[in-house]
Parts: sequence; C-alpha cells; structure tokens
Amino acid sequence: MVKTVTPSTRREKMEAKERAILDAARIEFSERGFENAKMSAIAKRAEVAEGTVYLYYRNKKELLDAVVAQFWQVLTQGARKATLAHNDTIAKLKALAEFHLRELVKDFDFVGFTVRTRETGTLDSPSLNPIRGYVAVFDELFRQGVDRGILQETAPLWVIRDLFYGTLEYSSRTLHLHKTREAQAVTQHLTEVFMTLYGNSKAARDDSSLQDIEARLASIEAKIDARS
Amino acid sequence: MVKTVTPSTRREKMEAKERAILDAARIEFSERGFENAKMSAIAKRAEVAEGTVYLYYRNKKELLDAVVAQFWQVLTQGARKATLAHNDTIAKLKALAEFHLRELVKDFDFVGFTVRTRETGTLDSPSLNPIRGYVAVFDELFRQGVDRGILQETAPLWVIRDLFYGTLEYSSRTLHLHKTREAQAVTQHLTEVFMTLYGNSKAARDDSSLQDIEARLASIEAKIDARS
DNA sequence: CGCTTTTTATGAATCTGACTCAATATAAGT
DNA sequence: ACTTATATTGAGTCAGATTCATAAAAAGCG
Repeated sequence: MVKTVTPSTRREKMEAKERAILDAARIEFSERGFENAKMSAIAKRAEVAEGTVYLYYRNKKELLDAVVAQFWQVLTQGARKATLAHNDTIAKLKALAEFHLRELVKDFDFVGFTVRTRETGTLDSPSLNPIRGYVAVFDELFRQGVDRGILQETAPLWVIRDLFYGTLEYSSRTLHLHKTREAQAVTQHLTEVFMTLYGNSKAARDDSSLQDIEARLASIEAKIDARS
Repeated sequence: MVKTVTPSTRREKMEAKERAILDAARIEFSERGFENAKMSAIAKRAEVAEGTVYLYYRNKKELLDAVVAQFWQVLTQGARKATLAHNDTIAKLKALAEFHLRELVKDFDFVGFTVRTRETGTLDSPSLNPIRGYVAVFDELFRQGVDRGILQETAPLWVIRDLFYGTLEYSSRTLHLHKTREAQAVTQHLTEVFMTLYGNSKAARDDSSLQDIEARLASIEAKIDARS
C-alpha cells in the first residue's frame, strides 16, 4: 500500500491546532478581556489540554500578541480591498478612513489589546510588524497621490500619517463611548482637512494663483471694454 | 491641659498614608508596568502592611485608576499654566500642544495605563472625570478663539478636539519609539493645520476673494451678452 | 510488521501574587 | 482607667498561569 504521501499531514495537524488555539483565544479575549480570560477556558474552547497551549505560545501575553497580529493582518487586507474600489486618491483615502474607523469602533477592545502588546515591544519586536504593514497602506496611498500630482507633502510623511491614524483612533474611542455621534462627521472632516492641507490644486490656488486669476480677469474685462 | 484641638490629626494621618500609598504605586507602576507591579512591593514602599493598601483602595485596578486620575489632574494644572503664558489664542494652542506632547513622551507608560483604566469604565465612571477636565482645557481655548473672532468652528467641536488630541497622542507613540524624530515637526504642523482650517482670517479671505472673482465673471458675462 | 526513537499531548502538581480576615494596636469617648 | 470604635497587621486562602513527569502518537528502521 502506497503511503499516501501527504508530506504535511504532521504539519497540517499542528497548524490546524495552532489556528484553533488562536481562534479560541481571540474569542475568549474579546468576550472577557485580557485579565479575565482564562488559559484553561481557551484550552477548552480549542479542545486541547491546558499544557498544549504552551507548546504553541510561550505564555498568555504572547498569545495576545499573536491575536493582535492577526487582527491587524486581517484589517490590512480589508483596508486594501476597501481602497481598491476607488480610483481617485482622495476617494481612496476617504474609504480607508471610513473603513478604519468602522472596524475600530466595532472591535474597540483591540485598540486596548494593541496598546498592551506595545508595552513590552521595542522597535524591532515582531509583534509590531503587522501594524507596520497596516500603516504602510496609508503611506502608499499618499505617495501615489503625490506621484499623480494630487497631493503634496507639506510636512514629513510620518507627521501626516500620525495625524490621520491618530485622529481616527482617538475618534473611535469617542464614538465607542458616545454611540449617538456620527462617524461620518470625522471622516468627512478628515477628508476636507486632507484636501485643504495637502491637496495640490487648492494649495496652488491659495495665494499667488488667486491674484493671477484676478489679474487675468481684469485684463479680459479691459479688452472687452476697449472693444465696445 | 488643653487638648490640642487638631481635629484632623486622625484624618491627616490617614490622608498622609493614602498619599504615601498612591505615590508608591505610581513609582512601582511606572518602573515595572501594571502586570509586574506587586502589591507587596507597593506596600513596602509606602511602609505599610499589605492589608493596609486594601483599606484605601479596593484592589490593584482601582489603585491604578487613582494613579491615572492623579496623573491627569497634574497634567491639567500644567497645561493651564502653560497656556496662561500666552495671549494669542493660536499661541496658547501651540503651547498646549507642545506641553501635552512633551509630557506624554516623557511619561509614555501612562498613555497605556489610561487605556487600561478606560477598559472597565463606562461613560460615567469617575475615573474618566480627570480626563474630562483635561480635554476641557482645549475646549475652553477653542471657544475663546471663536469668541475673539480668531477661530471658527468649521466642524463639531468634538471632531476638532479629537483631531488635536488624537494626533498628539499617536505622535507621542511615534516619538517615544523613534527618539530621533522631532516633536517640533508635529506641533508645528498642527499649528499650521489649525490656522489654515479654523483660522478666521484665511477663511474670510478665501470666501471674499472667491466672491470677487465670481462677481467679476458675472460682470464679464453680462457684457458679452449685451454685445450679442 | 514489531521495535526503538523522536515528537506531541496531557493534566496533575507547583508557584506566584492578589486579596481576606481574625487578631491586635491605636485613638476616642466618657 | 475603662469601654467602644477605628485602623493596622500579616499569615492564610485561593485563583489561575506555568511547568514537567508521564503517556500517546508518529516516524524511522530492520
């Protein structure tokens, strides 16, 4: 009998188990919060013995890190998809803002979990990588806008990025607390902010060009007057 | 012998003890982080028995809440003082931004502690009050600017406030992580943002000059019409 | 196939640290 | 000085994270 060469049977089983644990943890954490989540409950949910969890994750904190990493990975995919639906850079940015805000309000606990994750982490801790991937979505978008001549980098990109994500993250807290407030007010305003501050057309129009236009109009008017 | 009527000797002793515990907790928390801080260590630092701590604070979490509350109270005082040093509303806002950012970077752990505090708290939990007091500093400033005709509320105040504090909080994380980056880049940019977006003069000019152009266009159009 | 070796899984036992509480000390009242 | 009320103590309890000796499963091998 030919041994069904599924060279991965072993690995696959373990990977399935790892996923089961991760999923169980995600559910347990968001239902109970980190402190109240019990490793025993996670193990039970994943249908493994308590000790098994520790074969896959060094400790509770590291399990949280993994859950958080997964969260940002999924979010990154969603964000990419949401922006792809538009062509205009500003529309993409608005879509990203709307998506980001909606997800953060929905899974607000994860904002807290993320902060916890960062508490240990230094610059190069792997738990930060998924977040890097996430902020990269914005950076790419903005650079694309610059290339297209739609946007201009009137401040260091990291400053602009922090304004974008910072506003959204902080607002998500407000929206989570005050259910009555409109998320749209935030994304709407943020979009205006971006057009006004970094939009090339507007910026160009701002000073000199306004005067140019006025001058040109005056000149046209004069010519017409001269003819009559 | 007249009993020295220090009606507060009793209370004073307890208040001193409470302060000692709070101070000990603040130090222990920021040295070790919440998880690794031991109640026994806090008790030792405060020179009381372990059980005594529980006479003043129901549990570890509540002790953290108290520490966080104190942090924001102190910060509020500092912020008020920093803004008082200026007359111009924009200058006050800039000073507030600089102060806020500097303090958050310095005591960055407290950003995380604050998030933790919020995790339990609902809208009316007392642990949120000190933060309310803090954001009020911004609100007052902005309203003052509106009264003086310097600023205009082009979006709901809470949206503007979230942009302000959100940007600063998020940036504090960046600055804490990348020591080389310049805090000034953030406050500088944020000030520009405020002048451009909410500054009345700019906005006023924007509109009026646009109206001028429209008027002139109308006039030209009328002349052309008249000729045909 | 049986047998040996290596890899994974188990859950009872250990350990840590927050929290409790009966006993004790201190202050107040009279 | 004595009684009552209030504050403090620290040894003991207990929950829950983590470990580890033991068992099961898979792989390698003649």
